[in-house]
Amino acid sequence: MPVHNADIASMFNEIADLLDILGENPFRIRAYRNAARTCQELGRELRDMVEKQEDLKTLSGIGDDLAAKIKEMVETGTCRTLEKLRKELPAAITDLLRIPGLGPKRVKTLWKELKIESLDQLKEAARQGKVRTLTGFGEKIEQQILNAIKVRAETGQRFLMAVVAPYAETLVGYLKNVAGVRRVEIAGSFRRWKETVGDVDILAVAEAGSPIIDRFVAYDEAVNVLAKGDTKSSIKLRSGLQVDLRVVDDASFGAAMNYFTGSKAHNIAIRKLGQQAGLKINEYGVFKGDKRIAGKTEEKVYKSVGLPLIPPELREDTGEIEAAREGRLPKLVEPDDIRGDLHAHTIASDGQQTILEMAQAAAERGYEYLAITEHSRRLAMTNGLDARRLRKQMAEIDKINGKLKGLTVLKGIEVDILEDGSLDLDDDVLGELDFVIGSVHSLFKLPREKQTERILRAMDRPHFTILGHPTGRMLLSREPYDVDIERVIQHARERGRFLELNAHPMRLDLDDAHCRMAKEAGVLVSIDTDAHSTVELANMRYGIGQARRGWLEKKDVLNTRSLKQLRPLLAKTMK
DNA sequence: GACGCATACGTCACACTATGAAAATAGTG
Repeated sequence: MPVHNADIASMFNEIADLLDILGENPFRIRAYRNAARTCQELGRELRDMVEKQEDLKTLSGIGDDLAAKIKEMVETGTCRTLEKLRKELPAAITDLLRIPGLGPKRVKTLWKELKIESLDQLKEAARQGKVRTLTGFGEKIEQQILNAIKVRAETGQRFLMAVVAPYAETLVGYLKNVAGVRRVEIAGSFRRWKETVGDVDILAVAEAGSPIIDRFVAYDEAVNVLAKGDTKSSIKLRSGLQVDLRVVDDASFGAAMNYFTGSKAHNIAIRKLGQQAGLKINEYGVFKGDKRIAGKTEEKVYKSVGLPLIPPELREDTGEIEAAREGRLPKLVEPDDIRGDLHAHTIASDGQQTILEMAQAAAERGYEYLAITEHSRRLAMTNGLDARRLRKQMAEIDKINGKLKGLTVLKGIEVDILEDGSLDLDDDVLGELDFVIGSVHSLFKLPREKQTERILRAMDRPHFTILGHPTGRMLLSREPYDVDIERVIQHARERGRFLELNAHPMRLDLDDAHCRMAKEAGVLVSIDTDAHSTVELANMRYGIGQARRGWLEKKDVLNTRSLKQLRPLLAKTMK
């Protein structure tokens, strides 16, 4: 089994959890958590770095010891430190940490005092009323534990951004109608356009005496009130989604937005800058001694530490602060920059509308072009096209283009990349198209080397324009296939090919880190919806969000080009 | 455990609130 970065990150996190329960040096624990984060967010595979004997110590938070552990994990799938800890502590004890209300201290108490080593044992002890007798515990926590075990299926759940959006936006509308409420905004990872969201953070400004908190916990979708204070409250919706509300003064709004938007790592970095300048930054403002010198707007908060406003999508502490300081923040791509969509299906394969209907919907969005890119024959379940049907569709598109004003329908295909890297349709028919998307839809389990070679060979074909959904992942349900994305990006650059950022909310593939890699390599990214209906053309906004998280600017995106600029770019890939 | 420098050792990622306990602990961006 190849070891992925996520596996290494999870082993480091497990080590940190176990050390935490043992009450070890907090800085040592933090070192492991930092390393986990570094591994998780790295755009490339650690095992490649090990294989190529690259220096792991160049990675932030990785020194001699952790570099050796990474190497050990890559080679053996585990490491001795972790195995030793696993022997020292019960196997399932880290499960206890997932129960809200239980942290390392209480877990240690449960384990030492009551010999509790698993959720089942915990449940039994709580039922018998033994838990309440321990110091640091009481009846409330005991009850909380029992509830949490009952509903634990839904704890820690993440939701697709696109699933959360309607819930969050409806709730915001509800809160805006509460008496005395002046302002309601969504912050958190939602505002940063993360592809999945764990909870929703809402920020409000309300006049004194406004019943906003009472109305919030009385929301009819709320099935559980997790916390209710004067300024802060949390509820759980029927969907399992947790929503946190924080009520602040107008004078603190910018500081609160900054705090509530995160990310945590970004906040810490900003607060540290404040500290160095003799300032204290919290969610109420920026303070010099007791005096608030900023807080009403985010601009002022950033200005207080000598920075311009940093767009929420970049706030991950992955270089945006340095970029801001040096005046080289990217001018991120905007929805209005998009001139067309290069990936869409119709009823000819597995889409729901006709070419004309899709074209009209695209025109209504203000697009200059829309490409029709059906599946090819191999994908039989989608009624994929063979050469004869594809030629028939080309003729149909010619006819429609004769009638349409303002929008051009481009002729494309989403052709399957076969196991050996050949394409599912012959070169002669592909050559008649405006451009070709090649996608992997089968054999996701090929070993990395084979999968990578397969894709590189496909890109070598004479007619190949865009690599569709390059890693094949499905958020929350399917892992990406094992592919050397660095080599793919490099090959795209050498061959003059483009990469897709598939905007479907379940894909968002390329991800943010890969977008940055493509940008750095000078490979243009095409943000496409892969729409199977007119409604899905609106998914473009999720693609834009992801592209912005990936630092992409207008110039980095293929379909910000006008049709006139686009045609020669496509034509170059079709020789 | 990493990092930076004093190459041995001190410092290291902030700042705050709710909860439910009776002083801490957990959880939040």
